[in-house]
Amino acid sequence: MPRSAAAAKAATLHDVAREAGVSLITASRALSNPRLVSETTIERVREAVRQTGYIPNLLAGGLKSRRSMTVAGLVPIISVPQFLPTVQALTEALDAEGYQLILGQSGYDHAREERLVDTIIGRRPDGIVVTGLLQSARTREQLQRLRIPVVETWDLSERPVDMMVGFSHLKVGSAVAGYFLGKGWKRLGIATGDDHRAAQRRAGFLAAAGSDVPTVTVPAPSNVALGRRALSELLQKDPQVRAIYCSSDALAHGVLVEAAARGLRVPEDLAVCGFGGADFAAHLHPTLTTVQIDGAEIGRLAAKLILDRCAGRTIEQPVIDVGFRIVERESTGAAG
Amino acid sequence: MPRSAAAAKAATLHDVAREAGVSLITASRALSNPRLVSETTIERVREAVRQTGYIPNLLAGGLKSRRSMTVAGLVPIISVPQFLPTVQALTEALDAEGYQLILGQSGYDHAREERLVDTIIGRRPDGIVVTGLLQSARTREQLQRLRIPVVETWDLSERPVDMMVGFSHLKVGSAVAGYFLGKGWKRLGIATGDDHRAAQRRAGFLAAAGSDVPTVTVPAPSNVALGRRALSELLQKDPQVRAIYCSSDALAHGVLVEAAARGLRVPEDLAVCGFGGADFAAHLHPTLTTVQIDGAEIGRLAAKLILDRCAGRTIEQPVIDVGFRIVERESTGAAG
DNA sequence: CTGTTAGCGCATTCAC
DNA sequence: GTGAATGCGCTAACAG
Repeated sequence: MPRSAAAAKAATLHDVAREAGVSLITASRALSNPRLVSETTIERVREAVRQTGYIPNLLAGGLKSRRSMTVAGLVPIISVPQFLPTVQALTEALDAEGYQLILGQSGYDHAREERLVDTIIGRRPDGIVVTGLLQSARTREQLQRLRIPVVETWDLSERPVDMMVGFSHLKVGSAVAGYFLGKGWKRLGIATGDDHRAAQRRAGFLAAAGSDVPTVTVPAPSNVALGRRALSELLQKDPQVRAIYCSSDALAHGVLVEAAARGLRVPEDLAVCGFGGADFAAHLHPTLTTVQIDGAEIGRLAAKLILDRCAGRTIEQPVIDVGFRIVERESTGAAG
Repeated sequence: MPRSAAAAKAATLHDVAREAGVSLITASRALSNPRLVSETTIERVREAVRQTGYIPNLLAGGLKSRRSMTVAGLVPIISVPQFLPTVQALTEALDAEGYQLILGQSGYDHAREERLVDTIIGRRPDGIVVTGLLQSARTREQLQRLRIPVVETWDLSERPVDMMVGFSHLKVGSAVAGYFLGKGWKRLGIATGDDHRAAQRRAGFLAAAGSDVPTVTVPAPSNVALGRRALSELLQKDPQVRAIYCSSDALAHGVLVEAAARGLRVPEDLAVCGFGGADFAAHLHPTLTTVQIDGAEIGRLAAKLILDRCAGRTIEQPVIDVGFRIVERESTGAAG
């Protein structure tokens, strides 16, 4: 029966206990609750662990204790660098407490999200961190019913499933529009991705700027090439466009490249603002004004919320606004 | 006893079986092996699943069947975009077969890698994909003893733990050096990260170029700012340096920025080559020559190897060289 | 086609 | 301090 090449028989706690000449439960306690066991016994068990090469089966332990020591992380698309600092900080904060991240790619479609969350729940994670809001109503109810701690991130909403760490995309949009208007620029334009949050930022922008702002929408994930094309199309819609807000720094990079190719001077002829606070923004030519988000802080706070819940601590503030900051650089007229 | 706010009692297969009026095992088979069960029974069970909101506990199933339906992915640092296409392709290929990726950050240090692999093994993954080679000898032995399928990626070596999908960093280095020399450039320089693979590329470069090549080493993860500093330091070591190989596209970007700031013309005064094939490389000014790696293909192949092993299929080719390609652009003199 | 029995490896009761 | 029994939720093996 070729049951695949799966794991060879690994040492179990049973083997350790026999090797150490103690009972199963004593071996268990020696490893996970040593305060209850005498020094000498602990040492005997530790030696037996070394002898046998024992590695605890966390799946089995979790079955009984109902704690899998895993947290699921859901991102729309893995290959978008925007969320990396969040995922990184999350991983590190969880790791420090012995938790492991299970990564899932939810895509931008509700059906896929539902299926993914189903298999994720099947692994009984002790918490779930989502970048963005959970879309599916069925999923939202399910998670609430099962009382799995959930943190939605990179957004704020009136109706969190559970907890939330993010910022208002509406406010980002209106802040950038206000910033442009404050500079005296009238003819504004938008180059934006087609996801929910980018749409929110656009809505905020429109609300503050008046609704006659030409917009070019590109499919997610955005990149430099799409940014170039977006500027071309914007210039067709309004050849006099003066200041452009882009929904990502990669798009903004593309707009700068295309502007240079067309001999447009930035910021004299055209002002550009990105979003995300990518590290390269400070080194483009001209340097790129952008909306800075502390993605790592979002990850750290999300981890803390989940871990607090797991430890039964009370959560003072289940919805946290981390805010944002417009970093002014040459592309909108800051001195070089 | 406030056992945290952990999962509320979820429906079990037991509940489903009772609701459907069949035995436990019949319910189990109806869901996971429906060919063995009659149509009507299947429908009754499906209805019961809907009624109860049952979601299978994969942990429990895995305990008995010895298949966790998870694969662990280890990256040195999550926030480096270089491996994203690999992680993405891996996730998608695994997801298509019902497997989930568990993500771990191994860092650049052996002790950390050992600890991480220990807790990873504790979750009994059906396979492990590592970016880079496994460093710790203890870990290597452990994985071989347990017969866990392992794919090392983004490298090739004489002594794989198990399977391997990558390319030769030595050959990359010598290929770039050969390319520079073929252009007639004599005074070469290197700006490189301090990880193992970058060191291999440098070794290959030196072997092909002669060992008198000035080198600046920067700490990983590299970025644009480090690239700027690297060029400054290289120019101190050799003011006449003519062609620079960088161990990442971000570093190369920084070198281009610093060159522009110093009034050095690229490629007339200085040629630059990056590594990785980042999407922005085609849009820098000048466009950046780089060594292109098909990271997504690496992920797909790694997934296929693991899945083949899990299914008990024989592996024709356990070590795969995906090669690389120098993409020539303006920064080394290609026509704009 | 369906059911009974027996664990997977561990932690949580209870006893001593 | 230590130990024996029991079961977490599910599936493999063997019966019917």
